[in-house]
Amino acid sequence: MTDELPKQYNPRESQARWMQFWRERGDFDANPNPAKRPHTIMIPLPNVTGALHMGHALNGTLQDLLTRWRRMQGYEALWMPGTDHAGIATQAVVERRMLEEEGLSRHDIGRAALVERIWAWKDEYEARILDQLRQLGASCDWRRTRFTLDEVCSRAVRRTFFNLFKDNLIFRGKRLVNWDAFLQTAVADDEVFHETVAGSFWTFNYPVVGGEETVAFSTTRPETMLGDTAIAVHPEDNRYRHLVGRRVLIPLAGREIPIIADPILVDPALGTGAVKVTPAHDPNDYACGLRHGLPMLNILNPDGTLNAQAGRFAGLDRYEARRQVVAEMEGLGRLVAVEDREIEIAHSDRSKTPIEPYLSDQWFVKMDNLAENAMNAVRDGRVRLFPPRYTRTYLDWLGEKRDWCISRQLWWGHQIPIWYCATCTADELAAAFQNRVDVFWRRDAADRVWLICSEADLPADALGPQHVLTRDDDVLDTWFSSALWPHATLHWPEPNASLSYFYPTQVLVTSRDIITLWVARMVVMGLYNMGEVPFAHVCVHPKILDGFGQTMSKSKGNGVDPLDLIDKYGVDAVRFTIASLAGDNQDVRLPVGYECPQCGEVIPQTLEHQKAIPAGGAKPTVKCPKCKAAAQYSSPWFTPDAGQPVARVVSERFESGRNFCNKLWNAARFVMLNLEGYTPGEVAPGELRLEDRWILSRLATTAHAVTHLLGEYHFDAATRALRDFTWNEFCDWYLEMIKPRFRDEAARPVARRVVVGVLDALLRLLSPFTPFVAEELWQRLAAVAPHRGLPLPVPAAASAMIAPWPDLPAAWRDAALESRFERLQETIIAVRNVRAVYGIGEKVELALHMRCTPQIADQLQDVAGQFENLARTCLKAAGVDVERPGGAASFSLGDADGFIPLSGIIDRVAELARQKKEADKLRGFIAGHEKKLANQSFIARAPADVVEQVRETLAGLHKQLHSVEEIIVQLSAD
RNA sequence: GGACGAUUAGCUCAGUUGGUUAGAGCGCCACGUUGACAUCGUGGAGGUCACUGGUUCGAGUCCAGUAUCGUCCA
Repeated sequence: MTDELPKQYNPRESQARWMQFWRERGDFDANPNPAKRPHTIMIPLPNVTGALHMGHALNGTLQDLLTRWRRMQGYEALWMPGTDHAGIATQAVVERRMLEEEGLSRHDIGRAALVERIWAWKDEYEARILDQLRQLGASCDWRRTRFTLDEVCSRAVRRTFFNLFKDNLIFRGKRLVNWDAFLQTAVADDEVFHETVAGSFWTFNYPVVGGEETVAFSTTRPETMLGDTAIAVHPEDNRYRHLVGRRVLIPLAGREIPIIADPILVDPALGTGAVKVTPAHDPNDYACGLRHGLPMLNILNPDGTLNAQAGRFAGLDRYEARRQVVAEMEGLGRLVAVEDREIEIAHSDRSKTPIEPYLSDQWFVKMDNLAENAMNAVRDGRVRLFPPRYTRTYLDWLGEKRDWCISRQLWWGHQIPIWYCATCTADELAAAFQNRVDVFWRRDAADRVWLICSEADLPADALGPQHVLTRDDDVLDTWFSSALWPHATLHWPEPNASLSYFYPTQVLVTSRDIITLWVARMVVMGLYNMGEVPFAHVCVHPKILDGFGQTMSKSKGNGVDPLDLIDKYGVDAVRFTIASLAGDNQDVRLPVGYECPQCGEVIPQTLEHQKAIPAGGAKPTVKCPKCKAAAQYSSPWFTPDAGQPVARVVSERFESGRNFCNKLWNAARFVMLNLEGYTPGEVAPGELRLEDRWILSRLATTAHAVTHLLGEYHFDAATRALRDFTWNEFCDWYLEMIKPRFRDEAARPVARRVVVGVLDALLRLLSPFTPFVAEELWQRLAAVAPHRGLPLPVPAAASAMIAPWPDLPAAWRDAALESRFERLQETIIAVRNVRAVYGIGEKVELALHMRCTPQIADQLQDVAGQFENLARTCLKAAGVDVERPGGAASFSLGDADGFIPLSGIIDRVAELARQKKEADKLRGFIAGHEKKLANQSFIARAPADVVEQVRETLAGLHKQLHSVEEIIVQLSAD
């Protein structure tokens, strides 16, 4: 540890070392502690379908940042980790792989075997996901890791279902759902995407019963006519008005159906003005069916073939049935027209196959009161969204109060705890369960069967051998269990100290696309189960897009593994860069490339790279345009063959973060190289030099700003403030300015105490952002300066991550001093500018004459040494009487003029041109200001201080111009 | 169809309640390795703030409309 620091920061070493250090010390663990306030964040549980990508890395970084920050502020900070079983998504991916690799369907192996395979998948990916989070530096309380199907979460699910059932908030009903005929399950609206495909638009007619007329209508799904139960027309459409109330015949079904008038379903201006109504297979028709009390005729089997209701078409696949229906209708002369058309078709996001609207038995949660409560929580501010504009998304969605379909026809998930008994009596049920508080029963809506809900599994003979209890096959929607996450993970319903201490949580960090899916449902269920909102704040952060502007997702193949970038740039660089991109409203575009393992050339990623999958066993490769080598590359779709060189994913956007870490590293390295013989001690105000007071002022301002910005979730601005302070102020000015003091024995002790104090605070400020490099430097600093701090030294904390968050005295902030310092900076820059313009090397010392007020002259004399130090320039003279020496380059600041004699070097013509350009620029500014002051309305209406400010600026500009003009005159005379 | 967001330097983005001469990083140009850092330093060039109107003494910022792109919900 005492070895000299290498010139470059090596992230890899630090990452392994400090993660272990923190975990062994138990720094991530949070326990109920009455002496502290809690700060809880529940991870938006990643699903175990696949590995994490950069979107998760962003999400995780921000949560870790907040957790580490609050922990340093003295909160008992809990970040709760865990994963989601993600019912349909995980089952679908396992089923798909099984089909591809073994040609087996789930029906071939059965429920138990399939579930076992999914558990194996889950184990693999859960481990990988948690490892990814740890590599990211996530300071979760890993002891508390939960999974939505584990015992703790399952108990919460059971209790919740039971309570809802008992409260009559769960019911079973027939509803039109999005049916995935491939996976044979209902999928939620949000699991459906729309895609335009080439299709046909047929027009047929039905004969009106008892007349010669026909009614024509158009459809894209002719087979559904077998399930038609009405023809609808607009009530004010004169073409059809006389037919309303009469009947038409469906030729292929031999059924007669009514002609009804419906102003909502029918737009008379579209097509023929008549619409076939198939309530069991179309959402709009379903609504129409409900309005008119039409029969709901289901013609589909779960696998997408037609059922007995379809008569002689039964057993046919729906697309074959479509062909036959069209052919037969044509044969009957009832096909009026057909045209090709682009049709928007709903697809299942899970199987990528077209959705069939399908009428089936499902379980629902009655949402009206639950939703209203959740809306009130946001309306009255118990839950606040950041940025606030998302409040509307939340309220609009909940405001629809649609009942929540919670059943899924899957095998992977929480099986619905309902048992059916058709044969038993109320008395028998009461006799068997009257002493059980965890069993509740009632008749189903149709009064045909008993529904028995139980928290514990019921054996089939729970009512004796004469009755058979059968359990519902369905499982619950994944969101049902994730809605309970904030309290289920804390072992609700079991009363315990953690639950009462850590709930409600402080902030949920998430991306906007699941505000409705998840955030709203957590509020609903948190209020229902706990009577309290699950979190006070919802921080909505940007999404990570790929280089082509597409959302990064597990299913698109464009996901970038954070481990690749961590490997290349270091985790601190990845975190710092990510945080710097996390603003309020802009999504983050992340173009990536593949780094040629042979020559290091970066090959930009194309859509082809994203989509490529192994063909015939051979892994896809990238070809390097420079060295012509081909290499396998990392992809979510496949793992490169072992032992092969891999073109890893890189992204130049992370270079800024890496450079920053290296800059910090070297700044600290420089400080530590100069600490031999460091002694702690109090620094009295009188011992502070101008640059000391300036850097402390800037440090206090920065610390205050960062604290404020994090409190409002402005991660990007906080990152910028820290970068600017570190690089542009601490490194560029302060460290440069104290170099002479390190060489001066008398000045050394105070300079060291101040710089160590500043570095100490800076490491603490950076620790939540870049914990590893901060810890590495903290520990190294502790070896040489274990006691440090301003104004009084104190023993340093054992770890940067638990050191107190800097809360610096407001008295350190000194605006007047900062503006004085700015003039010094401007002067130095002006001198450097002259040096650069005239191409004068560093070795040549310059002389500087400053014409200014006596007060400014005094100030300049105070820091005269800095002209030598920072610009290799000797301050020869300063005062009101200073005159421009002949053959001098000149510059003019608002309140002072500078002259640098350059006899023999100065190019008079060039200098003249330079000054004339400067004068023109000033005249432009002056004209603008004069115009403003000439405007009477401005004088009359603008606030007095604004007018006064413009006057002052103008006066300054005039003065400056006067100086420049004088210089021009002198130059001409030189 | 509804809602929300975006459009500022070659690229990626900041710009807080309207108020001096609109900023940063990367890239670009010139120069520079004597002891923190070439993942660096010094200096510089580069913008009609998408467009059209409006409000205002004053608009990148507020309002309306247009165009383009994106997301969510129907």
